[in-house]
Amino acid sequence: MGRPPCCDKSNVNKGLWTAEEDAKILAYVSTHGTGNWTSVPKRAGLKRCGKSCRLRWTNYLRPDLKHESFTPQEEELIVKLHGAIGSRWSIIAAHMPGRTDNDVKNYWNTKLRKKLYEMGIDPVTHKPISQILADCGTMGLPKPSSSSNTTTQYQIPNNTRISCLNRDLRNAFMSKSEPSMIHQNEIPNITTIKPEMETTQDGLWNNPTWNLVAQIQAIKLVAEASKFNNQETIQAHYFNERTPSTLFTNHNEEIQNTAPSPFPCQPSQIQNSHSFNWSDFLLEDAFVPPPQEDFQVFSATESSSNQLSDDIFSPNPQFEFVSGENGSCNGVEEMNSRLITHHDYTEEGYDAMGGQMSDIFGASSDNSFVEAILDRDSEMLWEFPDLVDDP
DNA sequence: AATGAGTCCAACCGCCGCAGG
DNA sequence: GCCTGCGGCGGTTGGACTCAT
Repeated sequence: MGRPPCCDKSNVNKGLWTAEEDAKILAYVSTHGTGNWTSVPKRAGLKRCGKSCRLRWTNYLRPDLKHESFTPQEEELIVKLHGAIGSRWSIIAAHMPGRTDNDVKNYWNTKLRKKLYEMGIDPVTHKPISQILADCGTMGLPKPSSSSNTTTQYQIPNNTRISCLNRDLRNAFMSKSEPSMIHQNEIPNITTIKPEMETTQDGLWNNPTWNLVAQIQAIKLVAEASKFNNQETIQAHYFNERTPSTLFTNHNEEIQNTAPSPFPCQPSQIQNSHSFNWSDFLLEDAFVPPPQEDFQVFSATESSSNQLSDDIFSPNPQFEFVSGENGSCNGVEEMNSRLITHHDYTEEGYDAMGGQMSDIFGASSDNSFVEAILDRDSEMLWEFPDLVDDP
């Protein structure tokens, strides 16, 4: 037995709203304000479901809504936030004054997703389609075949189903209007995809735990940032290369203040929005390991009550990380490997559920930040004297 | 001009979390 | 702790509109 209907479905109007109905809603709200939507239809003299009234108000009649087209800056923000948190439209819309979640969702579904496809980017994962196809090949689909000296072509039988795509997206993906990415070659029944994007750090993206860390970090960043309503503030937090960041909960102010943005776009790319490159939104750029001259500081908490981490991969502990560059660390690769494959310390007797990362790295167990980095062999690679002296 | 395909978006639907009783 | 009502959310759809043939 499901929940009973919220209103008498047989006695309510459905479909498009008339100007008269809109006027009644506006008159009602201007007098009584919003709230208690279930009583609105009766009190406003409308034959509508209360839910429908609320939706009409929030998505269309609210005076603070923008009704003009999305700007390139808004496009960038949507793509960037979608890359970070996925289809959490309400959160994304909250960062865009005058836009509703429905606006953003529709715009994504009808324009941006298609645009990313045309760029050779999978809008779900924000990874190059070429890489996804390559991954499919490793799962039993036809393997890539080398067709020239310079490119690799991935062949998909025409009957391969792209079941995750809706009707519009299927149309876009299979459209004949994008010869630069998809074209028929001379082989019958074969669609040849010629990737525009080179494959990326396979070792990272093929590693589910690194993806996990990246996702948790991204969601946390946006969740933290969603505390702000001012778009300029949001953009400063997301896009500035150097920002005093409250996004990171690391205890060390110095590290926070020198933390580069975890997002792929550099400020110049954002500010020169007329010349931005959609490939900037490829997510792997956001979470690749830093260059050798950089190091990363990992901290971890056991905030199992934190729904963000639970949502992603319970019961893993939640990891956060910040990057620093005021030193060098030749052990970055080893460090990443060690973090990602944290079964290596469970084998050493640590409890993967309860052990803190600081335990792993040999720092004091009651701190939630890393004071030192050890390599696989527990050799000291980097130490943070300030932190050790001043926890 | 007629028709069908494609596009877009307002609105609906079902589910979920939360608050209050 | 359970139930109920409400608001919010994300996925989906109906139909108006546009474009190509």
